[in-house]
Amino acid sequence: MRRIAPDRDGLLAMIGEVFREHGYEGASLALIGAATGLGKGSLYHFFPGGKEEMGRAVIAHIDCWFEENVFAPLRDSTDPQVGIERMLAATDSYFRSGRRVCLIGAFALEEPRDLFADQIRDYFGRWVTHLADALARAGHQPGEASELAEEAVAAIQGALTLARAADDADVFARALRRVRVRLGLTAGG
Amino acid sequence: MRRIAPDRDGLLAMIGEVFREHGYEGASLALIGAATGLGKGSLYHFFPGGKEEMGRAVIAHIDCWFEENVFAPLRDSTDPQVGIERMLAATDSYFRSGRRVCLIGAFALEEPRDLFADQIRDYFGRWVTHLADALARAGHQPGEASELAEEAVAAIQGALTLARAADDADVFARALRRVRVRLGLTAGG
DNA sequence: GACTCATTGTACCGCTCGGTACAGTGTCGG
DNA sequence: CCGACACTGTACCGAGCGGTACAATGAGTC
Repeated sequence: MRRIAPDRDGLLAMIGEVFREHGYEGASLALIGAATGLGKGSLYHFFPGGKEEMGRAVIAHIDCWFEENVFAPLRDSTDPQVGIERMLAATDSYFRSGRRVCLIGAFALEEPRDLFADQIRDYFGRWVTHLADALARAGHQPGEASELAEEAVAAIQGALTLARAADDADVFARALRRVRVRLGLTAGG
Repeated sequence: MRRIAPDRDGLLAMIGEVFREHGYEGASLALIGAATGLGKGSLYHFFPGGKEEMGRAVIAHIDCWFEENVFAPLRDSTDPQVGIERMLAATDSYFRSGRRVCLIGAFALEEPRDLFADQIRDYFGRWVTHLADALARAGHQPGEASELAEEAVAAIQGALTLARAADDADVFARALRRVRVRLGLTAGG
């Protein structure tokens, strides 16, 4: 039988979903094994450090995705407005328009926050910084750009919480629309 | 020996802190017992339904505090602006200016979300509704008031996540200041 | 065919979990 | 003085936890 989890990328994605759905504490090795089709033997072969290493790897995997699809456009687009728009589109698709939760945000609130504190701080810090840079290049004063960036990222995180609480993805869609306006992407409507 | 946990209110506050610090899954009965000074016998005497009943009671306890200190001012102040200002002050003090996390927000993201879905939806729903009403009374169009209310509550929740992630309470202070401006409380500066 | 070595399944470890049972214990009203 | 009863400590339960040990397995290589 060919293995079900073909590569490390797919494996990390599956484990990530388990963490997302059950939280760090709630994601037992039995659940992870069931989701990946791998036994403990295999799991500990790939992640000798056990659950903590899995958590660290999953965060790094997500971080990497954001680096490529969210931060890079912000940094590299010649037109900062285009970069910001691409960031918002990637964000919307990643969170499945609010039907998916931010794993790193959840980790920031719950138990494993001390375990992964550095990675979590880094992730959000880079998001805010890169957005602030893009806003500055778009013409905002540096201080104003920082505030606006922080406001936008917080709005996204808060909307994910509210959307999950209300079980209503529209909450997230409305929030993204407001962020878009606030960051100056749709001048008049 | 007089008991350490004098009344149900104080007891729920202690248990709430354990949930806040360790999450629902992570808050073991051993931790709860240590925090309250109560053995399992006593805990199951007060909460025959076990951990789930504790969770439910803690949420209700927090909900009650918000009802009195956050929602009531929004609803009952003759001047809606005063009500909104009082809500923000209560919010700031409750979350200890960002050093404390929103337990119900954390529950919304993690495992017990299905268990407590109704209570969680209710809590955030009432917060948004009452704020929207106050904003409408302050002169906003109904639709605009709803959007603004949702934006404000999401901004607060997101700021709590970011503040915890960055381990920097200033993130929350800045967010509250922006919300204050956005809701029209400080006209010019 | 024999060696290598990444990969896997299985049995097992000690521990902690949430929860139960129950025999006290202290403090009441009568 | 006595029963009633709210409260508490302790011992215990089966289950599941994260983690370890190890013996297969099987494909690739010489």
